[in-house]
Amino acid sequence: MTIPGKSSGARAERASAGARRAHGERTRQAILEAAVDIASAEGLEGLTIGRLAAELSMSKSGLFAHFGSKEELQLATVEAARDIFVREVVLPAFEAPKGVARLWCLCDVWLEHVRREVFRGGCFFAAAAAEFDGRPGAVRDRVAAIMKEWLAVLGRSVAEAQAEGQLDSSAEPAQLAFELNALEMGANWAYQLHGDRQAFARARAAMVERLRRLATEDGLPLLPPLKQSKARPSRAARGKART
Amino acid sequence: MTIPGKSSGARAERASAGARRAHGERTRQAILEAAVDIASAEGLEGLTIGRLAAELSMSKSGLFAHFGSKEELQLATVEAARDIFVREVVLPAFEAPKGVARLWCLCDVWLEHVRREVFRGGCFFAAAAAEFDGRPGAVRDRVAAIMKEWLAVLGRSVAEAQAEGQLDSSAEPAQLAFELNALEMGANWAYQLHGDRQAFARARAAMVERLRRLATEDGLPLLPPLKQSKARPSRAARGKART
DNA sequence: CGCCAAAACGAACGTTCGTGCTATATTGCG
DNA sequence: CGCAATATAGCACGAACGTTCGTTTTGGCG
Repeated sequence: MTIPGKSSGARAERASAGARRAHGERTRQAILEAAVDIASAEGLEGLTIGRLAAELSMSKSGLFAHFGSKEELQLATVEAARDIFVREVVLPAFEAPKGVARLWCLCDVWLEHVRREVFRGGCFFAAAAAEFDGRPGAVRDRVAAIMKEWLAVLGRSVAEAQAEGQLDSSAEPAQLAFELNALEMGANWAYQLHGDRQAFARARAAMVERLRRLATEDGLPLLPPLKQSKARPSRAARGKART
Repeated sequence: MTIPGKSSGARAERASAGARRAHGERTRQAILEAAVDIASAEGLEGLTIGRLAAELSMSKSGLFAHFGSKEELQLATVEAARDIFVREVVLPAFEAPKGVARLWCLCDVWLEHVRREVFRGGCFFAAAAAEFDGRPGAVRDRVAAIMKEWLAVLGRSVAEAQAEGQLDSSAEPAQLAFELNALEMGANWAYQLHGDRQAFARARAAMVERLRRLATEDGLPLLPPLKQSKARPSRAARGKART
């Protein structure tokens, strides 16, 4: 399992001076918390050191000393966002048993994390990817790697569902992962740009439709029922679902 | 048809002084051409006046006078990008007869315009939307309106295909438009971030699969054939397709 | 030709950016 | 207590940003 793991290494260097670092590490964490919030809404470039320092009522230089460069701050912010994503999306979904249940759970909880605004600006990585896909550098590489990880998690879950005999094995895992990911990002886009909450229902409907068609007899009961397609809005398909 | 229309109004003001403005309008157009190129790759905020002036070997102030403010420049750039999009995507697709043929053509030529890099940074509006979805203002509103236009064009094409009896009328046009758009943006994302050319084939496959399942007997022949799914890469499904 | 408006220019404004240097609190350890 | 390391603050820098201003170049028209 590559995704569910801690990444922000708490380096200890000297064992004796460990306790001294406690306070510094705590403020560093506080900085990153605010940084993720700002960056998710205004972009990793809009995340400015002065702005961040003002938000936390501390001096630019004091804050700056924690990172040494803007790029390092951005990288740390990306890493912090990944930690949050793992905690809020991946791990919860991994409580479901492997197979179709977990696959669906990954999709569902992903959409939920956007709707709940775990990140103020929707999907942190969709925003970061769009911002940095044009400029080479460490930040872009890291963001790309993380999104590849996510796609791999989706793909592996598809493969596991197939291995469990819950999903037709004719489907290519990477292809299905691509489609599910695209629907997720489509919902994120519609919600961020248009404030369209209906987009979540649309994405869910498309995912369920796609998955149900590939599900075997074993897998079908693990998926939510189809809405009865036509006009009637069909209230509360999954209990909490709300347009 | 709301989309296929000129938007950049060539105002004439005084008939006598018309000729004088000719040159000014030409450089304005040249500025916007470069502006679209830069903005599509580095964002509408990364589109800096100094950078743009340097690109065109002219002074900041001389360039600035054409627009009066940065926001006005951004708006003009968005409008210019829309003109290009209409010319390169919408109008070509509208040469196909209305119905499934045109709907597919819209999807196909959209993907092609990303692959051909009509805009250096892929889909101009996907980038602009991601950049501005968090900050209110005229630019955000305009970008949102244009993307709504595009979604409406897709939706209307679906409805027309249904009216022609080429597509099952049980599908909700807006839902299908959402899905097709999501797949487009997913392909754009994968190509921009990972340089993954295969993404185009993946998006195309998902679209064809989705559309074929909804197509009636009349509509089916208007769609490209399915790749023979399994392992074998099945060379050149559409002649030009290449991983 | 001279006139005059449009177009382009060059220099400067006030901010804000990221980033250095230096000094001052804070605090566990000897 | 005092030492040494760490954390934060203060200040200044050079560059780039959007913007304004006054001036100079350009080119169609009387």
